[in-house]
Amino acid sequence: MARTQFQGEPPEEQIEVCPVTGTQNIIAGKWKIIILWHLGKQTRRFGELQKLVPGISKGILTRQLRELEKDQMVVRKVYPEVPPKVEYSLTDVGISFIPILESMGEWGKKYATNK
Amino acid sequence: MARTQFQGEPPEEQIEVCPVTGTQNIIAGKWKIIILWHLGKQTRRFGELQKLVPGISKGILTRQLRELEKDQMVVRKVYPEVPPKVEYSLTDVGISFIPILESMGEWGKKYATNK
DNA sequence: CAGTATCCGCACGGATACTG
DNA sequence: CAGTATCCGTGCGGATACTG
Repeated sequence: MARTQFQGEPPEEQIEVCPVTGTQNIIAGKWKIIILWHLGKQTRRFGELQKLVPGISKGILTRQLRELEKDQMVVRKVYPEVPPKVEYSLTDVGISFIPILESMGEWGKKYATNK
Repeated sequence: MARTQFQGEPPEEQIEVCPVTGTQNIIAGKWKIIILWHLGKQTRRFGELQKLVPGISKGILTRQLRELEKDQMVVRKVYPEVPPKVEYSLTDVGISFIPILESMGEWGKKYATNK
């Protein structure tokens, strides 16, 4: 079957999905990058995180952390003691994201006129 | 007034708002960073953007662009001709964000297992 | 071509109460 | 202490129709 026409656009200009899409899917969520930024500084307990993040509730914090876990960004370590103690830290993948978090912080301080 | 007690937490451990918050506010929005990434590559017309971004509708694309304008990330240039032609490009602030977009792209290609 | 104007639906954030 | 369980409200994305 010979193509009868061949004009118009060239081979479609590579409609490859732009590579930030995957990143977008992971850092979407109102508190994700803020949580990641704090965990990039140091391992934190659940309660610490809740204090560090402005007005987030336990429920939401839990959900965001679970999603970050699913996306391999965060590890949750439970210490089997009472009262319970749980520590969150970055995975290797999460750690590899730290430079971006740093850049976002620097950039934010300069340009994001916190409205 | 002498403080009578002095124990417990030290001077509150600097509860400064973490600096990524401002960035978060700007790049929140399902398509923002994808749009920015494309505009980081080159100036684009409205219709081009719509083709470059997967399944976004005109309405949403317009809204996201208007918000990015308000946040000083994007400039909208209207050519007074018919049919209308509008070009979007990054502002200086937007340009300063390109390295982060690049990093996010690189990182995404490596680690964001596009599910 | 590059929008606006509406309307709709739901996913997500938020609050509260309860628990191992 | 670090969660679950539940319900609620709404903001944002999405679709469709119309327009300068």
